[in-house]
Amino acid sequence: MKQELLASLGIKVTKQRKVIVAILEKSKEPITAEEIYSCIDVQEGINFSTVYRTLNTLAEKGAVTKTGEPGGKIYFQLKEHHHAHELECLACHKHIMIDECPVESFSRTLNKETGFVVTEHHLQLKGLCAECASHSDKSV
Amino acid sequence: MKQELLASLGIKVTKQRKVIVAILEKSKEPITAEEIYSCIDVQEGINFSTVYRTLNTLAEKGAVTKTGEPGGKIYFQLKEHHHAHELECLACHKHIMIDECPVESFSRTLNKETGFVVTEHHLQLKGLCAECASHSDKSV
DNA sequence: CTCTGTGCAAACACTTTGCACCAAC
DNA sequence: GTTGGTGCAAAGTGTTTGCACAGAG
Repeated sequence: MKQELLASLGIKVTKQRKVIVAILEKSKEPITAEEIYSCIDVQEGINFSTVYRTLNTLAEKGAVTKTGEPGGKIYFQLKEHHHAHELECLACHKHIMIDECPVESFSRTLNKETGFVVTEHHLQLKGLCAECASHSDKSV
Repeated sequence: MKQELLASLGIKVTKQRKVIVAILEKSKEPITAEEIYSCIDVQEGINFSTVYRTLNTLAEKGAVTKTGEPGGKIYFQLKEHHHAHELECLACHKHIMIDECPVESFSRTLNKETGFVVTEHHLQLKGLCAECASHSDKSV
């Protein structure tokens, strides 16, 4: 258990947060607030709002990522379960790492719709970084 | 204008649907139901429910795709504005084309968060197609 | 004429928030 | 002791739905 995660984020380490982080750690795939809630309901009696608030706090601190289909429930997962992708700026050729991945949520949808199981993917993103984009905008 | 789209889907061609499709055609990027509604509000007086119902009907018929961030508003766009990606089955080596793209919605989020503008991307998806996946499941 | 689509308003599901109390630092 | 976190219940937000009427086929 790395409950130190909470401390390292500079937020208070409460019983509730420990429980929620523990559940996130156990779940190797994204889960909804509801699922988390139903895991604790019985044993600990943590409030639904607390679940949401904790998840949002963790997301703000960058420890958790949200995924999900448009209009549907939000799925949460610890970022450690993520892999990284790279952005390449076509103007300054800077490379930027991002640890969010759009394919995970997409794969879930795809599986529901088609039955296809995505086991690996490769994603290349190219474009303009914030600075280069603003330059080219203003120069017009 | 390809209002024949409506007829080709086997649904009734109403004034409201024409207007909505026309707006979707005009908008080269995904828009929300709200945005569509505000486009028509003045001129035609179409109901919000009709907008949603039409969009969902179009989505069911496969003429429109939904995208959007988890927990956020749903963005709609005509599929013609999409490009395709390919699924490759690692077992039977079948290739399957899909015309949805998870990167579009992701790019929007990314831009909001980091300012990076994605202008091109390349996505490879590999895994198991529905049949191969079910075989490998059942064989265990 | 029939049946699908529409308007309206009310219901929904999921998520967020205000306030008073409580516990971590 | 201070400040941030929690529980509770109530309010949001975006989307969906039931019903009676209207318009497309």
